[in-house]
Amino acid sequence: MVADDLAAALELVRRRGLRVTASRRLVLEALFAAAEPVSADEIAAGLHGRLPTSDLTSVYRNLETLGELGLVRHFHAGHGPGRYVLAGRAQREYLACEQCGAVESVDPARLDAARDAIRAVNGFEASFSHFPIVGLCRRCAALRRRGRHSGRVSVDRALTPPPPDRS
Amino acid sequence: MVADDLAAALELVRRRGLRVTASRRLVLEALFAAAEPVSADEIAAGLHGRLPTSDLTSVYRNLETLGELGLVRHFHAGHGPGRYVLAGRAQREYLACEQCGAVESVDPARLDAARDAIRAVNGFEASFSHFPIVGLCRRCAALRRRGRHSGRVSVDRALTPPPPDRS
DNA sequence: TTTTTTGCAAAACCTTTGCAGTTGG
DNA sequence: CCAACTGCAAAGGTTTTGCAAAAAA
Repeated sequence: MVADDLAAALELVRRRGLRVTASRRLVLEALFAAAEPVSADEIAAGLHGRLPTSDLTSVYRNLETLGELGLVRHFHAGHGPGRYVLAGRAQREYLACEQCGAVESVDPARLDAARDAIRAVNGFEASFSHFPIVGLCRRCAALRRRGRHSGRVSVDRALTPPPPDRS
Repeated sequence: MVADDLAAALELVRRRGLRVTASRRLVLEALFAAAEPVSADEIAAGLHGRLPTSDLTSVYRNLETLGELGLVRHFHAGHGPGRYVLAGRAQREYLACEQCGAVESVDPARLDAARDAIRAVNGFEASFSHFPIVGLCRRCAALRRRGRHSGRVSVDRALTPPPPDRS
């Protein structure tokens, strides 16, 4: 259900009777190239110039198709566009900072205690893979504690832009 | 910072130098009348016919103004429109079921253990008031355990419609 | 050749903005 | 009276849909 490299992914596409097209390959290339979760728009833009651009509609359609193949997953870090990642062998869960926009991913097992605590409240089975935990990352929480509200981004806007290209 | 009834809320509006208009009163009436969190659209539609309709733009603007007065809060239960509630004296945090769309609110203290567990992972300070915990409510989790995937709503669509008018 | 996929245009959905006209205090 | 507010129209950001043309197998 998972491919370790581009060739394997394309192989799986072909085996499922789907076609390997330029657009499809480009989406996969972008996902393999990206260090962190990316938006459909960033993929279409060729990852800020690193790759050829492609049509946004096709990107969305391919992301959906690849999702059905189990090659790609996506999640929603607050407001703003969805973010897509290769479905690694290991499932991930996410924590999104509403102050600085950073998204951390962790092994689901590390959140089991949190899940247990939530289940104890009312039987609710929490999942942080499609809609992350939102709050303040360690750094922003520390800054806030010291009264240095620094960037002071409103709750409603912080998560809108993908973490601004801090390359 | 909080009003217990419509009159008190309007009183506060007036004391802040803001005006009590038909549209503004209607938004507050809707919020006081609503049993659960409602969308701007539902308010504009007069709560499905129970109240006069009003202009959607004004509803959004009033919700924002009332939010600044501390009378109203809103949160985002997955996809779909934001949901607005009167800011009760007690802060609330939310759990949204991605299967059936139901949203439960709980006293933040009941989620402290979960917050502690998350903080232990990497210092992250979680907040479930603006972006809820998403997962399966007790009932949907039980159904799924028994293999009865029942409604079988895709993760990406379940939270879109507000819990369908189960009145 | 046949079925899938693309690319463009257009729409859907939620929310915000601009602006001229209305109204509350 | 005049600042605050409304209502309409229009736009903005993200995602989906329709359809004829292009391309993979």
